[in-house]
Amino acid sequence: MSKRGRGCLVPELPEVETIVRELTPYVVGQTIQAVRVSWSHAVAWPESAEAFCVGLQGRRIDRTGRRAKFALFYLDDGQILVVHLRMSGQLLLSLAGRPAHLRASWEWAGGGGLYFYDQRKFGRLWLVGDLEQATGHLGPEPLDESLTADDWVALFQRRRGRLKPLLLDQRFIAGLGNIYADESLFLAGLHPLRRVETLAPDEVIRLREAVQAVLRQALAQHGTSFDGVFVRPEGEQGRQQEGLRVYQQTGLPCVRCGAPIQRIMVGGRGTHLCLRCQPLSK
DNA sequence: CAAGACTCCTGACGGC
DNA sequence: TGCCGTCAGGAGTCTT
Repeated sequence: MSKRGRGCLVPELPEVETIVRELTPYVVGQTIQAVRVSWSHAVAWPESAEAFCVGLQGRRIDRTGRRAKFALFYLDDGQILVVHLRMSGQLLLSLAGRPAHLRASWEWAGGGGLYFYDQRKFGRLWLVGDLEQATGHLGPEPLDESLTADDWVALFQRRRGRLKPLLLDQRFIAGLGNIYADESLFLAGLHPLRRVETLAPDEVIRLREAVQAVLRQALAQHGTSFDGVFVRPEGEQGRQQEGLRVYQQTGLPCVRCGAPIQRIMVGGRGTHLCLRCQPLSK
């Protein structure tokens, strides 16, 4: 059992999708009366936090959306509020009496508001007229139906190097993080260090199906270890790891073959795998 | 183009 | 008991 990193699972595509879905009925139609930023570095655009606040003042949220791990709030003047939670960001519908780690807040004209908490301060906020300014570098969505198996094969054929870092490269495919990359590779039976240029088409197709199955399962359970967007008490709630087959399962028996799950470093990131089910040998 | 280092942050944890 | 060094992790940037 790994001793570090427990209980701090990072939001990835399924978690962001869940957050946006849960927030939507509470934020759409709301008019932003007051904006506060207490950690100005969280504002990635515009260049000043003041301009960010002024640009949001009096705006109404018309609809929401998601692009990869970015939460989107479309405003009545055509601008878009973009939020990336990174490591530890949270979007909550209540202050919950927690001044610590509150980095920004949007308060509604009719009372209540949306609150951005972020212990690690890696989360970022944008207010843009063109979504591309915040998300233009991103690759395709892994669940995009129009991205066919043939498209995946073609995408992979253009690349080489280690498999896992490629899955984490948001310019290549956007939305996967450390958890679902490990889970997807396990389900596909592929080693994280496998050279991309040695992948056969059927292996890429297997990987596509694994990525989509893992993301869809996480979406169905509303994200892994996700506590929701409502008032959360101080302490962490029981952060479940149900559904995880290898991530943070170091030393536990593989659910498929019983061999102990290993933890290695790949591209500087903790990586979990079953050496028997994910052999590196060609 | 690949890949590693470095940066930004904080708090948990090991060692003593 | 408490100080202190190490470390994790998403993603951008810089270097080799």
